[in-house]
Amino acid sequence: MTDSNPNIFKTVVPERRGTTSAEVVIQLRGMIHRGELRPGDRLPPERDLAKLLGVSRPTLRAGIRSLAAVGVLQSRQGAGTFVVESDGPPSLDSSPLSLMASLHGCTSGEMFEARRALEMAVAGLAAERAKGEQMATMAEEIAGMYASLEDPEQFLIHDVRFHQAVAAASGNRILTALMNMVAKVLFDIRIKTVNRATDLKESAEMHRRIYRAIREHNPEAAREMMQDHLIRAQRGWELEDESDLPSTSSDNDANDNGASRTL
Amino acid sequence: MTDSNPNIFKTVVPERRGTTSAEVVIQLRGMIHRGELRPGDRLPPERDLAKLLGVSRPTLRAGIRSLAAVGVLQSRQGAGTFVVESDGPPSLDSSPLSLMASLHGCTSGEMFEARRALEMAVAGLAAERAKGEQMATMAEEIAGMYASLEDPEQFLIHDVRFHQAVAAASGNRILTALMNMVAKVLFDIRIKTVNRATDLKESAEMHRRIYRAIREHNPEAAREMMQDHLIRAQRGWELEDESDLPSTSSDNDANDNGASRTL
DNA sequence: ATCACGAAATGGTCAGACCTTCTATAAGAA
DNA sequence: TTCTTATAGAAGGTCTGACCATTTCGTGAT
Repeated sequence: MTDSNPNIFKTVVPERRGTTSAEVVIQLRGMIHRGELRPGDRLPPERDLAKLLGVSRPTLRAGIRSLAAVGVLQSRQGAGTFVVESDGPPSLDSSPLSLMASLHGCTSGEMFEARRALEMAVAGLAAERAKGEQMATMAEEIAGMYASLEDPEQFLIHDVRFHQAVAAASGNRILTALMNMVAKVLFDIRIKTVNRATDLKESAEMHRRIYRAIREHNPEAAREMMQDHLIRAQRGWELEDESDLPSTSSDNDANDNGASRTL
Repeated sequence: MTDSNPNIFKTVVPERRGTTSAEVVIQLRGMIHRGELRPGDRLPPERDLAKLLGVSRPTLRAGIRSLAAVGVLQSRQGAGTFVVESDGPPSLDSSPLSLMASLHGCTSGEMFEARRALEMAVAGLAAERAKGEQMATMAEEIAGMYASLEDPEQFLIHDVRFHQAVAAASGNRILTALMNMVAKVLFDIRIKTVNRATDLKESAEMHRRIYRAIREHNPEAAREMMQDHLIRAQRGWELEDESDLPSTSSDNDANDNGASRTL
């Protein structure tokens, strides 16, 4: 029985700062921050919880939905509502970032640059702190890359896992989550293009150079290798589709990046 | 009349991949990505939009609420539902990050480190790209700091605005948004503690050093100055409350940061 | 012409019902 | 006895309809 103790929820709506559903969100969020709701916990059924909190079921559902939208709760029809289980690295939903980029007309160049900044920071930290087991994981993924030089799809899997291994070795879950969020947005764009096989062998060797820098606990080198790798990856991606841009856009003067495709 | 053309919404639910409300989210999100919904636009009334999309009003409301939770839409009772207007820098809601940190037991040290990485990256870019007007804004905020050495509250305002000015000068709105998100989480924690006046004069001078490095287009120096500044700020914050930690926690071995207070 | 009032518009909440999906328990077969 | 299958309950998803709270804007009085 993983259900939380129902008496925790006795805190009915005391005052109304804003709307009632906003109050529900505040209540639930507070329970999580206070540790009364832990990952994997199942919330009481909506009908019961609504009574406990003193609100109607639609209002409670509105609050639950708000927290589900940001990836904190997860409702499964017929099963219940759960606090999201965190197996693996912590993660943030990428859709808010993606939507924000669309609303502001951000360019893919800015997104690439953000990823570069995060990955460089993470690589530097990993070079300072990586433990033996984490080193081994990275090395294994690189071996997997070399073994998949003829299979771009498989290569990509090892590529992604290597970067996650580096992030894990950094020991900073906040940066890891941010990095994955940005990477996910770029991945969702990239997946639309045909996966034209770029030079996988060169890519594998760049990854190996990153690994060696981390292995030798050389943060500066790790950052530099990571930067080289990502700049080259970006360039390769930009060359893949030069058929969409009708003319050179010139409304944004703050970026000297190559790609100015609006997201 | 800022209402969007209603015929855009004629795209009723064609197929059901998941739940109906999820389909609504997909529809609305697609309109934003495609630029059919622009910042500041008002959506049709819920009752009308529900008919247009072929769903009931509660279902539509569920979808709207999901997008409102991630800061894309905003509903005002009596007025309508609007696509969030983006005056000023693009921003992301910080509560998902805050909740994620709580769920995973992340430490404030990790959060500080993430901020440091982002601010350093931003400072480096600002040093490469800052234009004259942006330089002027930074300089003004520094002047404001020196003018508020006796008024910690006012000083803090200029402090925050200086960092935002640097971010704006970086020309990367993605990094700016991420930086602000992390900074907001830290600010919400810090606001709970008494704002014991640390050495404001020294702080102002560190900001001035950051500014000078940016002014001279010296990215390395800008990064280094920013790092110094933030490390010192973190240290000062940690010294402010040493009365809460009962004993030295030792369950997380991946961080050699000072503060290991769980968020 | 200006200001105050009120009606219409619009999102927020509630109630109750029904459907869809999942889970767990119990019955039946190997 | 053990494994498989069927069934009933539980839980979230959706719908209809109504009413409340707030905002907006037009109309009327001053």
